[in-house]
Parts: sequence; C-alpha cells; structure tokens
Amino acid sequence: METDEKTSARTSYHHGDLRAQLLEATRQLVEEKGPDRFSVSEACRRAGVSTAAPYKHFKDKEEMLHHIALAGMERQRQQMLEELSLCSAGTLDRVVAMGRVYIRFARAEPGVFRLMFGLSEDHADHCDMVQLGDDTFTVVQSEVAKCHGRDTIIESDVNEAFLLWSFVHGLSFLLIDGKLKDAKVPFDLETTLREVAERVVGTEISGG
Amino acid sequence: METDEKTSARTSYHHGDLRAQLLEATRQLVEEKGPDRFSVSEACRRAGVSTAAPYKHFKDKEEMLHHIALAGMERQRQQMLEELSLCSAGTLDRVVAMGRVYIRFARAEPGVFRLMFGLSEDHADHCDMVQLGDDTFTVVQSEVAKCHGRDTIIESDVNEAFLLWSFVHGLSFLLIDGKLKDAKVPFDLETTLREVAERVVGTEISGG
DNA sequence: TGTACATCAGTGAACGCGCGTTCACTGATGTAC
DNA sequence: TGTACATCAGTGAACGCGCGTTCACTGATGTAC
Repeated sequence: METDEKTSARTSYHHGDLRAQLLEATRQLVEEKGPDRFSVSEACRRAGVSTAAPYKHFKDKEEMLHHIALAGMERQRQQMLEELSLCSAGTLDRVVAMGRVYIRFARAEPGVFRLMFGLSEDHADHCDMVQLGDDTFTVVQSEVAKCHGRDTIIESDVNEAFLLWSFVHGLSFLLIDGKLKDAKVPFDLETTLREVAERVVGTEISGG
Repeated sequence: METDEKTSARTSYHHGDLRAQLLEATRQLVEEKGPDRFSVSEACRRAGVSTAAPYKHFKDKEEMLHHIALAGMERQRQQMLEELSLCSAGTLDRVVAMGRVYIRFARAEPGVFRLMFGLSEDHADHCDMVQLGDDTFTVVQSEVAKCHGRDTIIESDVNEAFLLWSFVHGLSFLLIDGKLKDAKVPFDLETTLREVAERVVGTEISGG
C-alpha cells in the first residue's frame, strides 16, 4: 500500500493536498504552455482529479492564475533579497545583483514571468500584486540612493531606478522571446549588467 | 443603391475586397482584444461574411496573424525611416528619434506590438519577420556608428545598439502594461530618451 | 450582340473539440455522546 | 470502545459556448466563339 502523497497516485477518496497540487499543476502548465494556453481542465488531469474539484478551493480560473502570479512575485522578491545579502552595502554590486536576479528569474520561469507582467487590466484589480511590485521597485530605488551615499530617496534615484528597470525588463523579454540569437548580439550578461549600472547610476564613471 | 465598398454593407454576392477587409478586421481585433483573444469567427462577423470565407484567401488563422505582424513591422520600420529623415546625419538626435518611434508605435498599437514580439517559436519559423527585424536593428547599429564618426559598424556599436534596444523595448512593455502610473514614476519621454542616448552612446558626456 | 461555359469567391450547414462552470451526489473523516 | 451524525472534499455527468476548419453548393463574373 502506497502512502506517499506527493505523487499523483492517490489511495483514498479524499486528497488531503489537492489545493497545493492544483497550484503546482497550474504553475507547471503556465510554464509549459504559457499563461494564455493554460486550462483548468488540464490542471485537473495533471492532479488526477475531476474537473469540478478545483471549485472547492478556488472561485474560478482567474483566481488560480492570480495565485501563481503572486507567488511568482514573492519568489522573485525573495531571490533578490537573498542575492542582496551577499553584497556589501552601498555598492554598485547591489544594483547589478538585482538586475541579475530579475533576468535570471525571467529565464528560469518565462511563463510565470509573462503572467506577472502581462495584461495590465487583470492585475490592476489585484492590489496585492501592485503593492508587491511597488515594494520591490522601492528596494531598487533605495539601493540607488545608497550608491549615491544617501539614505533617503530623491527624484533622481527614482529616475535612475526606472531606467534600470526598463533595461532589465526589456532584456528579459528579448531573451525569453528569442530575439537575441547569440550570433546576432553576442554579450556577457554580467559585463552588460555592470556596464549599464555604471552608465545609469554612474558612480564609477567620474571616479575611473 | 449603395456602391461604396469601404463599408461593410455589400450589394453584390462577390465582395471584391474581402482579403483586405479581413486583414483590417484582424488588425482591429488584435488591437481591441489582444493577439490571444483574436478569433477568425469574429473577424468574419466584422467583415460581414461567412466563417468559411477566409479560407479562400488564407491557409489558416496563423497565416492571418502573420500578415498582421509583418505589416506591423513594416509600418514601424517605415515610421522610423520617416522620422530619421527629419534629423541631420551623425547626431544623437537620430538615435533618440528611433527610440521615440519604437515607443510611439508600441503605445499606438499595443496589440500589434505584442503580436510582433511575443511568442518566440511562432516567429522563428517565419524568416521574413526575422529578416525585417534584423534589418531594422542594423539601422540602429549604423546610426550609433555614425554618432561615433564611423561608417562601418564595430563591436561596440552592436553592443550600444543592443543596450538601447533593450531599454526602449522594456519601457514600451512597462508602458502598455500599465506598470508606470504617472504617480509612481513621473518622467518626460523625450528627456528620458535623450538621457539614455547620452549615457549609452555617450558622445556628449565627455564633451559636456 | 448573344450564348455556353469555366472560374472561383462566398455560402450555410455541419463536424468535433476542449473549454469553464454547475449540479445533485457520495464517500471518507472527525466528533459528540 | 462503539455508534450516530455533521461536515465537506471530490465525483461524474451535463450544460452551453465559441472555436477552427471542411464540405458540397451556388451565384456572379469574364471569356471564347
């Protein structure tokens, strides 16, 4: 008799972990097929459950996707904080680190990344996502401020953080959409990130 | 008796202009609903024609969308060339102009813009789109080279053009996805474009 | 100028499909006594 | 320890929907003679 609940094989009528398993199936499908092609039915098939089951746990399809998007943002944020903890305070390294995580995340989970940033209207409703996005953006701003030796964020920090964001956001999409074939634009990510940080935040241009 | 063929009202059995009218309906729908929610059926309704009619002109749905994407790229390219024709040679103005057009296009036609740049696999098949994209990117590179007083493109020009592209690409998506509410990041587009051009191509940093 | 005919753009009905969601239900579980 | 019962997670069948595409067809048009 099997008792492992992690596999899709179930021994009892009740599932015990269906909610989590449905979310995991949703995440996988968003990743494999893209947010647009995700379907509740297929998530049910993955979880080995009838198509009506999810409605005991979620209001509708949109709510399932919303959970995945939010969890993605939390994961991305967490990764940033971890990476930041490895860099010493007030250095450009920290700005580079955040960019690195942003792009690493996009490449590792392009489906979830698209879900997080696509479709303006859908997300504008969910203020938790907007809030989380704002929080993370504020971290960038404050790191930029610290690079300039400040503890409070001023207008130019917001502006520089915004330039950095646009850059890594665009680079992420170009990468995951396959617009940058190696032959076309050969580049080293780490070098590029540092170059951009220097040109935008600019602490080392005047110094070096 | 009506004879205007531009309206959806038809007087004769044959249409005369159905192909063009279907493409226009497709473009409109891609714009209104987004590339993912476009449907052949609805395009037919718009064109006032049975759902089987398009198959006399197009292989399938994908071919219809491909036409719209390609036409979008040609439009964008055309707008760039026009804008360039207004700037004197070898100036940073020209780089700024290309960025301006890129973002203006994205904001004016977000649906088509998404169609042009989304979904890597689909487009990789169509070498005409890849070719057109490469051509336009080459124009940017050569403008950058000219800013540096060169007529041939060298590696650093490719690199700088790539930084510029990533930036305007990211900014375009942030704008059309509504991630930059005015309150959050107040910025003047023209100022920002020039700032980025200066920081990346950098002809005026050393000079000023 | 009139007629026969080939062409082909558009018709309308039908197909099979997978989808999101609802419904009355059923079977396992935990708790009160 | 044993029984009655409330709870509720999951079932399976069904719904209506819009979709992409195919099919045999029909009606308008242009051309050959």
